[in-house]
Amino acid sequence: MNGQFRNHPVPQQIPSAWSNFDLESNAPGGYPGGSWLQTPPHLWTKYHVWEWLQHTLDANQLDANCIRFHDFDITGEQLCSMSFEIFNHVTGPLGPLLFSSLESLKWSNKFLQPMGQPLMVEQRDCQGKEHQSHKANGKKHSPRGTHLWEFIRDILLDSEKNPGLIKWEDRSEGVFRFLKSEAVAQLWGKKKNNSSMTYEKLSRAMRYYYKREILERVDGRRLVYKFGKNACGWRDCDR
DNA sequence: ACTAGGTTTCCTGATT
DNA sequence: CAATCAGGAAACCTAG
Repeated sequence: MNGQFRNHPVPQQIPSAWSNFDLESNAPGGYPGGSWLQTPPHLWTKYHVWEWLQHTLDANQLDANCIRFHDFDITGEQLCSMSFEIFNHVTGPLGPLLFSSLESLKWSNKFLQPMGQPLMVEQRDCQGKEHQSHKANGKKHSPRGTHLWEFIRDILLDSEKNPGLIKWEDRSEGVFRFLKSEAVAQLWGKKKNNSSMTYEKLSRAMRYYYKREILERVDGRRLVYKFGKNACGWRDCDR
């Protein structure tokens, strides 16, 4: 009973509009929302800021509860203008970590190069720590990046390309409904290179999110889910 | 080699 | 009846 029987063909019913989207998403960090790494921090949108924050917490194995995401409803420009003191004030014990992460990105040679500027810049952040220098090449870890709930969120947010796969039931409350459950499951499976993904299995993974409060239970309504307090980046104003 | 988190797979039973 | 929902258990996979 293990994954030996995985790669058998499955009827392809993925709407064509999504084929491209999905191919893109197989590129490292290339899902439709992973672009903060390719963008200098001061040009980040609010959404980029969310992504950076989430990625940094993730990379340091910190729970999203550690932070009040609401305090980061700001653009990259605003973020970059925050002083170390402000960071500490807003994020408490995580201030130093976040500040130094941002500082590293600001000074990443990836963003310093384009205009023929210094190649190697010594990394010293405002606290005298001596970080980075290793993976300044955006490669970082976990190119697999997207978790299921983010994948779902991104489909919802990309309404122009979303050919009726999932639909908002209550946009402001974060309630949504699967319209084509099996098609979404196949898309997810395609992303994970698993052609035997089904809605039955996908939904089990969704139910695990209740405990982590990434999703809230919506009972009585089939195929309906609701984003919980630990899901971020889905609100209109986050974009 | 080992570990933890995040699924994936399977299953039984309840609901719609 | 078929499709979903609920979770427990255990296998899997991958970054660290």
